[in-house]
Amino acid sequence: MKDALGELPGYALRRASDKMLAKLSNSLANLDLRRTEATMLVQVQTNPDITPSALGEMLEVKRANMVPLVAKLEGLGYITRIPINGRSFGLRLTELGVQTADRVRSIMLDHEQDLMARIPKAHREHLLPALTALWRS
Amino acid sequence: MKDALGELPGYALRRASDKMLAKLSNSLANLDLRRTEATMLVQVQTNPDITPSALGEMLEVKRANMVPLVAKLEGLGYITRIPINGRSFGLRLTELGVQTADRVRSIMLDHEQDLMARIPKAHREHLLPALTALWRS
DNA sequence: TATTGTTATACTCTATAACTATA
DNA sequence: TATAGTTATAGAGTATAACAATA
Repeated sequence: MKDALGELPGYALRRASDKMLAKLSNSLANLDLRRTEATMLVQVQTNPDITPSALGEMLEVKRANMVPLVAKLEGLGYITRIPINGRSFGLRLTELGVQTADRVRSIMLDHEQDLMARIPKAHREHLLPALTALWRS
Repeated sequence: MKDALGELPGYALRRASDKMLAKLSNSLANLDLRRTEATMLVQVQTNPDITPSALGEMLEVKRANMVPLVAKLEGLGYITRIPINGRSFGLRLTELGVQTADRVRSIMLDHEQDLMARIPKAHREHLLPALTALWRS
């Protein structure tokens, strides 16, 4: 059973991403959070009073799909809505939200360290620049 | 609007993968094939008489979900089923399937070249080894 | 007994269109 | 007129359980 695509960087990119993503999702399940929800907490912490629309744009999540995500995090008491004007509002972490965001950060940093540790030293420092070039080009 | 995660390799890995995947899917749409279906054609070409179960294992697609995929490719006249024994069968490309698999390969190779071209030369040769280490570790 | 193909089903994620209220 | 939030809905992709036929 021969893999016709195993040597293609693009194919390896997806396989590597899927594998690491599954690992991270598994770790975040300890906090009962999906990846996107966990990421939202961290990004709201860094960008207080960001609107759901702007946050969705950052995460490439359509604003219609942000609604249930924001509602869940609000329901859990992790974020609150701060009115900006009559039609929009900013998101801010609650005290509990800050604690949870810190736990998310810790899980994510562990994950990043584990990821880098899997890469042979000679290639390690090249990964981020290569991926960034792909992502932002 | 600050990205709290932009410098993390794991995060960049997913963003790069998503972006390249979308590009590839878009190119394959010219053949009216999804990524998984296109990949199936190439893998069947390399592994004639592979069973749906074995192929699903290779692609990490559950065998229950292989059923409609195999049915579609058979319905398009790209593959045929060769009985192996009373309960299983191997997949083989038809003449038309070979032609289509060749076009898929061509699209995928273009995609890979485009991908590599986006990466600064200094980092290029490090990408595949790094990703392979992540994927297969 | 274990495996292959299959059916049915449910859940997540994502995409689109349309509505409302406000800017 | 354009934008933010919302609702409803549809389409992928994926996961699980159960069954029949066969190894």
